[in-house]
Amino acid sequence: MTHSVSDLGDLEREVLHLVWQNGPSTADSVQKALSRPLKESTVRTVLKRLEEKGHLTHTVDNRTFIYKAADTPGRAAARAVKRIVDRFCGGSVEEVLVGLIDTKVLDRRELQRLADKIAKARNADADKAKDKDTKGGRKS
Amino acid sequence: MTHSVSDLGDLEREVLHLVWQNGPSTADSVQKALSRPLKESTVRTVLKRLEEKGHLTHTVDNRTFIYKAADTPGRAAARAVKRIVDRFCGGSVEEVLVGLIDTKVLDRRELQRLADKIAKARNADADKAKDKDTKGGRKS
DNA sequence: CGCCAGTGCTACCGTCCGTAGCACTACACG
DNA sequence: CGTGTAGTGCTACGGACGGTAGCACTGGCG
Repeated sequence: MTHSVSDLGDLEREVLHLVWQNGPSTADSVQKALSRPLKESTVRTVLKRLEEKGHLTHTVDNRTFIYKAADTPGRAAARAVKRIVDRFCGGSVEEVLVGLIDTKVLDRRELQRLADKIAKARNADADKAKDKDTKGGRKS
Repeated sequence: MTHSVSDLGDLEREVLHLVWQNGPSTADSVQKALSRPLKESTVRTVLKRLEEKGHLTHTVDNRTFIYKAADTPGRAAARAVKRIVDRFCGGSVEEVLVGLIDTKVLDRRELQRLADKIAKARNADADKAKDKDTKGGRKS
């Protein structure tokens, strides 16, 4: 089963962040980037667990594992958010939205910005659809 | 530390849901409402743990514990969502929003509805402020 | 005074995470 | 061809947490 980022341990989260920030990483590079010194075997264990949980994938380059994020932070977070919404609000995004306002996480200013963002996103989305339609495929 | 609903176990979540749905509950009433038969001591342990985690509070009525939810589902979920946003998107709600669109959790129709909702919420919020200003206090 | 409801406290076991050691192997080098 | 080295696979252990529950204690009621 593919876990959600929201139930990762602290170290797992840090490692995942590093891969997100630094791009494709080896156990070695991750180890060096960590905030505290840990044995390489520890790092490799964590990387493997992250892969088991579906957050990383690896390819082998000349006998060395290269780990890449399976998803962008935004998408990963979105899945986690969806799980929460499903589990605690019966899938009602609105309820959470109200909660966000209620708990002062989002004030009216933020809301305005979000609304704008949403409008923009809708347009972008529409554009993208049209784009694809028009150009067929991109990349060279 | 006050935990987030997103790291509750399955049973804990079910119990919390029951309290949300049925209002103030006793260990006994929760036990009867559970999907599977569990000893009352089990139920009480879970209720106590939920209180320790800040999701429930209790009052004593004639020697009997009455548990109440410390928060609405929406607010609880909102806190959980906030934690995710903080931890995985550096607090950028937009990034999650994009993720939600990206992962098809929200399509354009939903977005439109949300945008409307937001507009309404903003108005309501403004109204409320004005209301309070005007009427001072409510309830009789 | 003894029974019953309801509580407090403790415990056991499985799983997850942080942490790591050790054995194994393919290739590079002499 | 033998050996060192980088990198992997496999196993483990201890602490925290969640599911599950037993048992001892206490305040009323009959």
